[in-house]
Amino acid sequence: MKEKKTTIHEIAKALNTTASTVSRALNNNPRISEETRNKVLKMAQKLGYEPNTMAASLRRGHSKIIGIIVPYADRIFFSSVIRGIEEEVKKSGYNVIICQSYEKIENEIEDVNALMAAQVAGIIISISRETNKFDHLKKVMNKDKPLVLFDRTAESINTSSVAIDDFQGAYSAVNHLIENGYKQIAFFSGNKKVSIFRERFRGYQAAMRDNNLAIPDEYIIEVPSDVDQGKLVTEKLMSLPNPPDAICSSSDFSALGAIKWLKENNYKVPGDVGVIGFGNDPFTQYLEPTMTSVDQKSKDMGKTAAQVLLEQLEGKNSIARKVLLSPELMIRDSSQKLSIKKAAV
Amino acid sequence: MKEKKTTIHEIAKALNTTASTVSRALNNNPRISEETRNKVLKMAQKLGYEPNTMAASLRRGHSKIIGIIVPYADRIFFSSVIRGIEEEVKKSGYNVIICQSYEKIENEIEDVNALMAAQVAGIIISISRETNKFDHLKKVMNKDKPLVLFDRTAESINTSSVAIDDFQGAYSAVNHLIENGYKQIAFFSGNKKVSIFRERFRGYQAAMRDNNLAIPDEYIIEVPSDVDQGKLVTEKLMSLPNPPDAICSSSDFSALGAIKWLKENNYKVPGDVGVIGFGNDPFTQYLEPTMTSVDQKSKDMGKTAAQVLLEQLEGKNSIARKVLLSPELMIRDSSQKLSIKKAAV
DNA sequence: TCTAATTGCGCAATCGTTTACACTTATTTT
DNA sequence: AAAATAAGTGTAAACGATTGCGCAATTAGA
Repeated sequence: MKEKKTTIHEIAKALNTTASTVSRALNNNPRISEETRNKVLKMAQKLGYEPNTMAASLRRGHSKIIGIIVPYADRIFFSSVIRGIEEEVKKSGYNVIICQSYEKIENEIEDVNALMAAQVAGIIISISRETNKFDHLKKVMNKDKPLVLFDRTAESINTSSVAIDDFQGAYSAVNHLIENGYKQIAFFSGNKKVSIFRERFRGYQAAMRDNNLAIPDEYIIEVPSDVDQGKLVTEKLMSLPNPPDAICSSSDFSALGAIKWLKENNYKVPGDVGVIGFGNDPFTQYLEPTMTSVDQKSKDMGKTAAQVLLEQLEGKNSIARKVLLSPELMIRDSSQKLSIKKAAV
Repeated sequence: MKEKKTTIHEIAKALNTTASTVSRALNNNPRISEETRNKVLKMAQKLGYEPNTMAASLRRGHSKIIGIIVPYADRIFFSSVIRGIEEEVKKSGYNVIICQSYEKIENEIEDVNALMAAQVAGIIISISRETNKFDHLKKVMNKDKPLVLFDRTAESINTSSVAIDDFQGAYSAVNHLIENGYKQIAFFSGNKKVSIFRERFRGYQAAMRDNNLAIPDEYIIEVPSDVDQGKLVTEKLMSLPNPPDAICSSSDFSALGAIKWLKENNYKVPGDVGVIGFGNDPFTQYLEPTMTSVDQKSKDMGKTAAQVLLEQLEGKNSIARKVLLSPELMIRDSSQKLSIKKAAV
């Protein structure tokens, strides 16, 4: 049953010419006459020719495959970026190969090696939370393979990156809360060792400062992106002598925890307490109240990362580009106006 | 800056032997002495050798890459299956390459060709909604490449497949509603041309029949997996002279639409109307009420599909296996008991 | 002690393409 | 009309690893 594959040699033989001519015809080499090209194309069609990309890659020194490394492929943010990348690179005839680091640097290093061994044309990566050494990434650059970081970037390595302006995201979120009358705004931060969380925190600070609002130390909480953890810290926050009237979170999940705890304890959201999340996970729009959240432009991010990589691949540009995308505040219900009664106090 | 790559030839030269010995040592060929093997391993390490998988693949005739084709890579079900596959095949040294069909058969065909050209070792695919011809898949089989379908399978092609028992999923969902006192159960179906939706419908029918419950024709509605569409058809259903007291949906999204419409129109869910979704999307647990839904075991499905493929790859088994996984009914609030008042009527 | 089997390794072909180089013709240039 | 340029193909050497075949040296068999 197994069909034998046709190679360029058989096409050549059938046409009484040589493999090189066929190869050139197939690759649109300008030094081939239209006539020959057409004959080759027709014969290739007829013989059901399908190129062996392995052979081509071996010869060229790299494949038409882009490697992607993400912490988890099934998190909506990452899968959405992946989709964006795939859509973009496909236009140029590339495919994507996915690796997951599970937030472990060892896996990340292994993945990089595997991708290099597979002769990928370039790598797009969102580094793991743990990643604090960058030798594996430098190795990629030393081999002259384009490397693009996204979302979680690193200053200590001089390569292209695409991220959203996390500072601005948090800034506009906090600003929006303030416009709606909230003044005592607490902040749920992620792990501040990670740059995106530092940036969001800075955005929060700046917005508060620009509006002449105080930031009590107790209002800043580092909390994992998790519903139950969000509940827990909300309870602590609200039992403060001077509880906040709003929460700006670095994560949709901890924000959800906050909303849940608040509702269970008879706070009105919004009204008594305003809440904003970060990430714009799809579930935010199904909640009650629907949750205001900062959209991270995941698909755009993937698309842009792909474009930057392709640019580099095609040699148009070899200097590192740092692209910052603008996040979009998705205003929904959870952040609407502070209730009059409270506002009057 | 560009490092030169070390090949087995350089290792051979350094050890004053030949590439074939090095190759064999590296591949654990039994005909190499322990001593030689160790020397080779050490030297490979020292020279920073990294195998060129392209070359190996070219020679072997296939790569250590598994192709995956899904409609959309960023839908939680598919991304979760992908994650399962990746985790499993990685253990055997394989990588995965992702293609998206966007539910179009033309894309699917193109993807198959691209994967074949990339000499993937095998293909795992969930076919598009449109796919009604299978020549592209037969081509894969004719080239002796293992092929595994998942979730959306096809009877007309004799290859391995992994899916959940959709019949059982719907059956147990309906049964659970009946146990909770609901009797007038409507069914939201997907497109009945797709086998999984036919199966779910059959499960619903069987459960109703086994409990001697009537199925009015108006209770069966074909509705896309979409919140607004779910709202729309719910409105129609509830304005029937004899409206249902429960809805079993083939999709979480249309079920969500139902819940939304019902709440907006002052029906209690559960109580007045019970609702069950299908898919167990993460958002179901964040709703109010939390939504009962049938879990599709997506990660298991990926894992199993990978195992079936690997089995075939390693030649242990060349006959087609059809695996049916058991879905799990995730019982939450939306399907709890019919209220007494209504039940008394 | 002599043959037979086993072990360990080298030789060289091979996988299917790409591409630098050389070689014809045909076309311009001067 | 001779010389220079261009256009279109062919030759053959890569790319880096795998593997059937064969040869030598060692061990076992008898």
